[in-house]
Amino acid sequence: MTVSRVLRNRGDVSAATREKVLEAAKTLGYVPNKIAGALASQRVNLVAVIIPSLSNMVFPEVLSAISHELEDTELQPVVGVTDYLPEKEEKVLFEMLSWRPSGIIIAGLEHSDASRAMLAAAGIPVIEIMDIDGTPVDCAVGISHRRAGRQMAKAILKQGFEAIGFMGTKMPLDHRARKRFEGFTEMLAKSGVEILDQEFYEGGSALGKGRELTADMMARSPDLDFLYYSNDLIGAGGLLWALDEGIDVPKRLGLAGFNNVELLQGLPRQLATMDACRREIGEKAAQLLLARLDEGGGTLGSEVVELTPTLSMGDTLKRY
Amino acid sequence: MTVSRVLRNRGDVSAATREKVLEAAKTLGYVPNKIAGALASQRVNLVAVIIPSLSNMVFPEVLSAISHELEDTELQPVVGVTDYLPEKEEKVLFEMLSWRPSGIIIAGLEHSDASRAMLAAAGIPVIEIMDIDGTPVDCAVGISHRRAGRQMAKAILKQGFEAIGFMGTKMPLDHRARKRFEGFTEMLAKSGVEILDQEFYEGGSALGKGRELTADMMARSPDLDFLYYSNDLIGAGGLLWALDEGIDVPKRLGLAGFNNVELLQGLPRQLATMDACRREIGEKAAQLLLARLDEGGGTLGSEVVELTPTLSMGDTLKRY
DNA sequence: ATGAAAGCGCTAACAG
DNA sequence: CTGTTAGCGCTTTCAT
Repeated sequence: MTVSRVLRNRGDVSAATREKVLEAAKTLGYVPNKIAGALASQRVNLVAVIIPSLSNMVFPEVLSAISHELEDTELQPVVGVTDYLPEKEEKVLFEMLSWRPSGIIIAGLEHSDASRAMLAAAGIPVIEIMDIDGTPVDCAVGISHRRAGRQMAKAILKQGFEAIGFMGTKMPLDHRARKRFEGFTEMLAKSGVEILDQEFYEGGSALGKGRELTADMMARSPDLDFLYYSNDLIGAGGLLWALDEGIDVPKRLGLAGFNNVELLQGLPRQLATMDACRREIGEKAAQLLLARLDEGGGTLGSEVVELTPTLSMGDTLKRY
Repeated sequence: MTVSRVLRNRGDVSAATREKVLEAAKTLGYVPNKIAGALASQRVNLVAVIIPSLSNMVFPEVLSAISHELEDTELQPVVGVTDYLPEKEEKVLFEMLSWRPSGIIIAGLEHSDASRAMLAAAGIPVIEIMDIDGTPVDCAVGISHRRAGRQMAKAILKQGFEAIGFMGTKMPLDHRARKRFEGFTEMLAKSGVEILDQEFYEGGSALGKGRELTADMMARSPDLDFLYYSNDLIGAGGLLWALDEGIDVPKRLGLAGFNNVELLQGLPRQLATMDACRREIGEKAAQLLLARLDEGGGTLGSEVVELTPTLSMGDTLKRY
């Protein structure tokens, strides 16, 4: 009835009745029931955002960017966390889809067959984020981690390092880290350089972890002159270890991480790193989604947006 | 019809038809519509979790704990972020309530009148978390930040420090930091000690910020022999600054933060700190909510759960 | 063990 | 400008 119109500022309503309704609503403490509304109107204005983890910092960051971008839109993000587990991703995706969201933003390009099928069948815009090395279901916005790995390898070689070690999370869990590693080794191989030592760990990343891993590896392979870490936190741990040991960084030992975690700016030395464009990814993903929704499901030209990460040399990479 | 029964394993259904339905659902890629389901059954199985920020680390952590605790329940958490803004809290709360969640977990005890009214009128369990210094709408689980501040003050005085400075986020935004500060100064006052210098900053906290603030304050008030920080990150920045300057920590200058951020374990020295029981808070809040829901809105005895933070002396507080 | 019918609280088309 | 009438896709209750 009229009430509905007032509450949504739709259709023509006289100022008098409008006032009356608004007041009544206020005094009654009326909160509309979106469930009923959504069912009736077939519009839910929810965006499912599916990410692997909340403790990685990277993801809250893109999430913030998405929220911010959606701020003065009808759309509202709803997050689901997969813990890097494909089965859980499937579950979360199913749950989310059963709320009939207007769109999906999901991290990564690798999903189980079932997940891909769901995404494809949902009939809504799907934006896969963070990574573009692969075939998206619909749209993708992210960086090429393979290229990022290559770029870092090139920079390291250019500085004359040649006994290179790698440390990172266990690969099967984190495709983007894996791709960086692959790009990295590939580029080294082109110059005839092989990784001298490598270590894959499980569990959270923190300074302490980086310390341990680095100490172990350097004890094992004392000839290493460069260490490439799959993330800044363990890299920073390695850096602190090296400084404690009185190792000349980067003359004797160079270091680099990944992500450009701004939280770490303030360490005695600035770790060389590469930013993953997390804010831009969130913004661009949200914009793309909005654009897709606007065009009313018309000409769905699958779009891939590649962002370009920038390399920060910091104080741990430049030898000359 | 029967299909509904099969999909929810309710009522008696013959194995034959059950199979048939299940298979049909699978081949059709059928995803149930929860909106319709929720509307019909008047049950939504969503828990609204309202927190100030995702970039503070603390909140993703309690969120994880909540999610984990709710894992094998029907309930699913849905998060809303307020950016520490009361108006935004109101908005988010309203939005959330319009989805008719089964319960609410919300950070803090201070809310606008409108927000409190909504919470009270919602007719669902409300768990206010993080803080217990105040009057909860319904239940609360958290620590006493005032007591935490006092406890830290006591520990500092016991070590013979007497020229004490404080650094923290601008107060009006963060009630828990304010309460810690109040408890801190209160306890110092009891021993006739006054804060010598203090500084309230705005914006994110990171190592770099802590460095700057500390350098500034020590330049301004060189007599200080202890610095209490409202969080570990700026505290760690201060610590790094002090080490760079060759200051004897904690003989000449003691330091302490708050939160026990495990990410920092691995710094050259361990910062004295106090944990905020974030994991326990999340777990306990979820359990309390479940209990409340079980008892079917029966005897609603408002419950307050106070957790006890533990003080870690680290390497920056113990002088003797 | 299965089908039929009546809503859940709203929105969207129509009438007036 | 305002009221009326159908549903939205499920769950629930009541018959069969």
